[in-house]
Amino acid sequence: MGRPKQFDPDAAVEHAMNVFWRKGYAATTPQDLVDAIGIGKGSLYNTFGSKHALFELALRRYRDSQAVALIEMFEEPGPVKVRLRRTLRLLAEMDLADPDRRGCMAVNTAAELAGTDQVATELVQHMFARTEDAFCALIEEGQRSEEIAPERDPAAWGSLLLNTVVGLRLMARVAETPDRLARVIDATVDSL
Amino acid sequence: MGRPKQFDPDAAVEHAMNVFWRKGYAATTPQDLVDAIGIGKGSLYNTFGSKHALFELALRRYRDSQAVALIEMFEEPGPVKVRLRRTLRLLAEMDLADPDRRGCMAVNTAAELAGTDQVATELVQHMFARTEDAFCALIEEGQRSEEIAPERDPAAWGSLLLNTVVGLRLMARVAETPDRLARVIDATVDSL
DNA sequence: CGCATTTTGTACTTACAAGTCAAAAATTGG
DNA sequence: CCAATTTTTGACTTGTAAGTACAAAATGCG
Repeated sequence: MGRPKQFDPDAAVEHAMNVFWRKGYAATTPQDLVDAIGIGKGSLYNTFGSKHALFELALRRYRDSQAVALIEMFEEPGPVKVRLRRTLRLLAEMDLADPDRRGCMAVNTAAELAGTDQVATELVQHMFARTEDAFCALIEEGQRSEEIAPERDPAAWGSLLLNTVVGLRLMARVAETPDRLARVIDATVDSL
Repeated sequence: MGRPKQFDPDAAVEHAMNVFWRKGYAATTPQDLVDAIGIGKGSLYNTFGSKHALFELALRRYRDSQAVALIEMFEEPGPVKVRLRRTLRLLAEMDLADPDRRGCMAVNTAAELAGTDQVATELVQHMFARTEDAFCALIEEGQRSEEIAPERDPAAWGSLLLNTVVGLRLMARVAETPDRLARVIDATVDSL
């Protein structure tokens, strides 16, 4: 009962995510948020409680959407190295195509809030761990299909590939041309 | 003539750099700065003009100190791959030893201000380009001494190593244990 | 010394960040 | 339709960010 909400909280989180993603946490004001969502300040605080609580929801939303995106990219058919190269290229392409060049929200959050925001730090750590595990599983799959040499340590290469992606997504924020990222991707996959 | 300054502007920039490095640009207040430097607000604005102008000086100071540090690490004797591994390990060790886990100020600045702050963006781009060039030169040196296979593209590996360092320094902000970084370094150098 | 010049400390200003609150509005169950 | 409940609107509050203003203090110079 009671008056129903005039807006979709789910869509509101989505909008908030995009603002936080573009401006970062500290530089985002409640005014930015209500403008982007299209509601009044009362509704915002009535629904979400605080800027920080909304940020946490936005970061979780980002995690969920990215987790799906990465897994989908890996699931297409083909040899492991082909899929890996295609995934990394697509990621770089998407980052560079973003007119705001926001890069990766998890990476940005790590750079801004690691150490000062417990919740955000743990969310980022989990996202990184998931990505690392996905890479590790991909390496193992490549070894089962005898496409990747068995002496490659899957755990080490999972860490390496996570590290590479984190680097790429930060570089995408300042890279002037796409070729530097492409060279990194090719050199990395070629040495696997 | 006129009254002489009661403080060392150079030391003030150093203190400001440390505050900006730890908290980021947006989260740093003028009060934080005057507290860290130990001067009054009047002196701060009389000397530096604005928070942003002081940030620019701090970022330049960071660039200068880091440029020296990296070159010094490379200049020690020994085979190229040994020096490379030692340098990367030392970098990771230093990042993890920092009680505040501030990582790299250039990386943090890229994540926070790329796209919105022209001056900061260009400074970061230059820092990255310098690092990339240093790695590229190191690869070429290794090829001249026949330690590194001539088919390795020095430019591509320069980009790759820059990307790896950027990734490592961001990972250092959220890494729970040092072994993940160590594995990345070893796997990278081993595949060279 | 007296004067021009520069720095310093502190009070002040303006604007806005983050959040609160009360009253009006919209809903459903009885 | 009434009562209870919840949302919305928008004004209001509190604190602080960023910077300004100005008088007092400290210097070198003639």
